[in-house]
Amino acid sequence: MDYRAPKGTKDVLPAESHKWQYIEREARAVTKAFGYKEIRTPVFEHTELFLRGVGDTTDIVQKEMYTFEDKKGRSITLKPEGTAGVARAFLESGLVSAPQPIKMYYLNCPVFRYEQPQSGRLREHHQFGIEAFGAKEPSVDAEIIALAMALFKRLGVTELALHINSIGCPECRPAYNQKLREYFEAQKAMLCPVCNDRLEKNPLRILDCKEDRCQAIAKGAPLMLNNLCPECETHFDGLKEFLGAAGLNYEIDPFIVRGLDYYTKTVFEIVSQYAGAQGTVCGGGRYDGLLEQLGGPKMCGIGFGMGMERLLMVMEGQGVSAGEGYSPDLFLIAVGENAKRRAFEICMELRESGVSVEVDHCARSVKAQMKFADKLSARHTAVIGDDELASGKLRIRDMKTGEHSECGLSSDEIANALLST
RNA sequence: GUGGAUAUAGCUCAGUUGGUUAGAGUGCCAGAUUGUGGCUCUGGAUGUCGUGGGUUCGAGUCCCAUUAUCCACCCCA
Repeated sequence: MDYRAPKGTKDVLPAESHKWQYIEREARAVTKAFGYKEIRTPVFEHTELFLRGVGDTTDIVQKEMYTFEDKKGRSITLKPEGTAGVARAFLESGLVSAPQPIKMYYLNCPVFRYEQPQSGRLREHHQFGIEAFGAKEPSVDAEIIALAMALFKRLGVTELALHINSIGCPECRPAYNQKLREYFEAQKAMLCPVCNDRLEKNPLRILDCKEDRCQAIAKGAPLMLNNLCPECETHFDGLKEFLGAAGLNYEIDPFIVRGLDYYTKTVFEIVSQYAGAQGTVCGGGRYDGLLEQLGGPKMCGIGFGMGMERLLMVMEGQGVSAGEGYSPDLFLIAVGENAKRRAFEICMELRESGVSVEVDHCARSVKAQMKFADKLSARHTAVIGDDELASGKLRIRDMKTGEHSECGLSSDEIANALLST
């Protein structure tokens, strides 16, 4: 085969699509309970949106975006995350002046990053995400985290760790950055080249470096958590309180930084050991500066992204059921031209009344149709041939028990017969 | 971007120190007396052995390149 799916992409095949639908159903149920409404935004946006929104010092923007020019020379980028597009739509549509907060979710949102694929990491993946704009209280932080946890619970996913941190705000972060910069400056020679670069642009990210030498130094670095301004401190205390009220256990991890520049105050990750070497199934935080950064009013926001492929991976790793596939209520087996026509008519009528019915499309023999019905796990079968056309009677076979029941040759009677078995 | 492993039927894989017509299991299709599934039996179809080059009398097997996949780093969901 010459035509293969592009590197880092995955097809969802008919045999597994029900798993996605199952997650979608549960996610919709949870968002409904929490009062979040769906928003759908384009798969591509102007590149500028991500440069400003995500931040041009981030890896995502610097080396992972799918960026191209359209026919009029506009720079277009396939979305590398979900928040920026939602923020753009929020501003553009005037939702700013609607009663706050605006609580939204997106589902199956395709996200593109030019990365080296591996377990739990693709170039196109899909996210379920939450965004809430216009609420500054820590209760909303706790609410979205609780929403994520509620979904996991509904799906039967366990063994998760919730990590939280606060990375401050424009009020306290500059002073902290200064402290941090001074600390790292003193040990500059020991840092990796990348971190030397970070030292200039965004020293906070050095804490996130996985290089041993940098980590060793980072261990002794001043923590944002110990340098929060009173407001951020209060907010973080509030978050912990509300998480407690939601009955959620958490770990404070002062080294969580997140890869997107727009985060302020609360950041969090939900981690599972079943997501390959990646771990993070859900990550998010507060981004009080984002809307302003995009030319909107000073208005706060918070959200998270959940990787659906990773979620599925975790579910499979834990052996959690992801719902059942579809199987027909009835397979109508037809022999002979007249019977085929009649079977097709009945099939269509039954379908109209909501019964799922299959007929043969491959000119198979009765036996082969029977076999095929079995392969489809049809719950019932019935043979229609000249005999049935003449007598007006149909024998419906229950494929589990092998027992037959008789009924008339009309869609209503068949539907009734199916109901009674 | 870096590193390691892998690439043979739809799928999972075997293929001996290079040697003639490339195999198994599974799946698929058909049959085992007339119009009835699951079990069993019989038969059948399918591979440019990832792609391109090289070494050789001869390459699925050795060498190089390339692409893809898997895994890990980086980073992230």
